[in-house]
Amino acid sequence: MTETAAASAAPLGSPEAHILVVDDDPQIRFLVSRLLRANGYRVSAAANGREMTETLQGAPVDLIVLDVMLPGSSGFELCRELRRSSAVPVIMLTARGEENDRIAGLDLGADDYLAKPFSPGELVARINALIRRARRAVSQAEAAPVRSYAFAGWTLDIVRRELVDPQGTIVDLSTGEFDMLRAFVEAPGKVLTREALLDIAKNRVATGFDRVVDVQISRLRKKIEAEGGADAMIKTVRGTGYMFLPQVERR
Amino acid sequence: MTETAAASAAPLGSPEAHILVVDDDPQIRFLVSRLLRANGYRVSAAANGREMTETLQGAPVDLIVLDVMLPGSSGFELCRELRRSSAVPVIMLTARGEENDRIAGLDLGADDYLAKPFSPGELVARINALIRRARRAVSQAEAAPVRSYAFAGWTLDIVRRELVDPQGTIVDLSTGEFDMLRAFVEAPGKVLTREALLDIAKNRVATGFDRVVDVQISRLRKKIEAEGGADAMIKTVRGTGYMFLPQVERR
DNA sequence: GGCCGCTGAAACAATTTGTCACGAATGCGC
DNA sequence: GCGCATTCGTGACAAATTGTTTCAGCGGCC
Repeated sequence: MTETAAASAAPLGSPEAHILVVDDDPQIRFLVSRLLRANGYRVSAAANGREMTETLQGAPVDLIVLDVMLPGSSGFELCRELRRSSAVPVIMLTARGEENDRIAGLDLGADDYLAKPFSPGELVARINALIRRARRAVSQAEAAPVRSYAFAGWTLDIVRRELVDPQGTIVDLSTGEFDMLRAFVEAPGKVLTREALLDIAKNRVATGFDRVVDVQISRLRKKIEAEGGADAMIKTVRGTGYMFLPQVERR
Repeated sequence: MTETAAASAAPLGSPEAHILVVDDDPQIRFLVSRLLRANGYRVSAAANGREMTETLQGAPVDLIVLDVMLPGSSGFELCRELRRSSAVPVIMLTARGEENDRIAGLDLGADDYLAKPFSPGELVARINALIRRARRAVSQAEAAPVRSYAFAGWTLDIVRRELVDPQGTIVDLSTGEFDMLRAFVEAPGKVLTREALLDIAKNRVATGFDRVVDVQISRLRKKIEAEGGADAMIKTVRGTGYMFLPQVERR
């Protein structure tokens, strides 16, 4: 997977992931594909299980959008089969009517689901979140469990969930502040979108105009920049999000 | 490891774990050992690295309490060596004075640390928590990732962090309520002490007279028992804690 | 029956989180 | 450089959540 910048096209920072849309309804297939392409994804489409399998054999796929209602083997079936051989993230589109579907989706190994009709924004948001998670999982699998992070004289102690300043004093952080800082030290020098921060820190998908992140950042800054004086640890990247500047040592 | 009930002797529900105390100071060794025995643990003691290694070869050990200040190779050294060959949970006792120790302990793979002088209660609480975590880790390693739990018609959806009642309606749970319920469904039919619940749900060690758990349980009950009518899902075990009664299906 | 410790839950307090609004900063087009 | 349009930062407020205290009720025990 290439690490190209893909600036404008991929507003949410998931460059060139390949998504497979599986739906028998040509119209939905078309709409969803277009939506995802507009958001910087590479998209393939399949109308049924057979086509899906073919595509999977042809090219690596980063995520599958799967409709539960398919002729022949249902989406449920496909999902279960898939899971036997692969760990690709799957997001299911469930029919509105029966609430049962919502639950059933998860049973078979889907990673998330969305009830029709869904807002385009939400589909994109959830896809972004899943892809981020998948990438995070990969990078974590390699690494040994990290117990603390050190940066600019500070230490973030993951075990105790405590932040210690350069003088050795414990600085109280709320749960939210801790989680956000943790997201930062785990990805220093990378620009994190508000969406990503919300997803990583709160395990939550952004709901439109969420300014929560800004406020939380503001509070966090107040705590870590007041103390040390060495400010500008968290840099604002206009139009995108935030970035953690200090060099971080994992331990 | 046998699963005996071990009622009275192990008030905190960690039957017969074997703990190794490593400290060169005979008095501390004695005091700590006595403390732990009084709390239902089987205890061995060692005065230095050599004795530690010998004990480890002789019998399986569930947790090590390690003083940083040891003659010869320091506690830090020992801890690092240990980690090469073993995953035993280690809790370090760090000297009061230099705050730096607190941090340093984690660097070398300790799972928790405690600054001297410490309260007996806190040492016991942290040991209990670590042992619980270790056991949990083992049982989880075997199982496939669970995405939802079903019980008495209800579903707890781990992915979305949602609770769905038998009618398919989503019941709003606060973070704390969700975490607590999750702790329950992950250990149905087992008595969970308040301490354990706090540890599992909040990742936090009990601080003396914590009635938070009771209150949280009370609120949780209100939500899940009001709706369904089928009450008594959470049984109070007088003098110990709480137990989740329904049969739970993992998916 | 009376006593004592434990639990349930209401009431209250503290903390945390989220929303809004407005001024400041930034980038852009001209 | 200037003005305009966005995007941010943050104080102030509101809502939600969490934690503490208190007290009544219950159960077991003598």
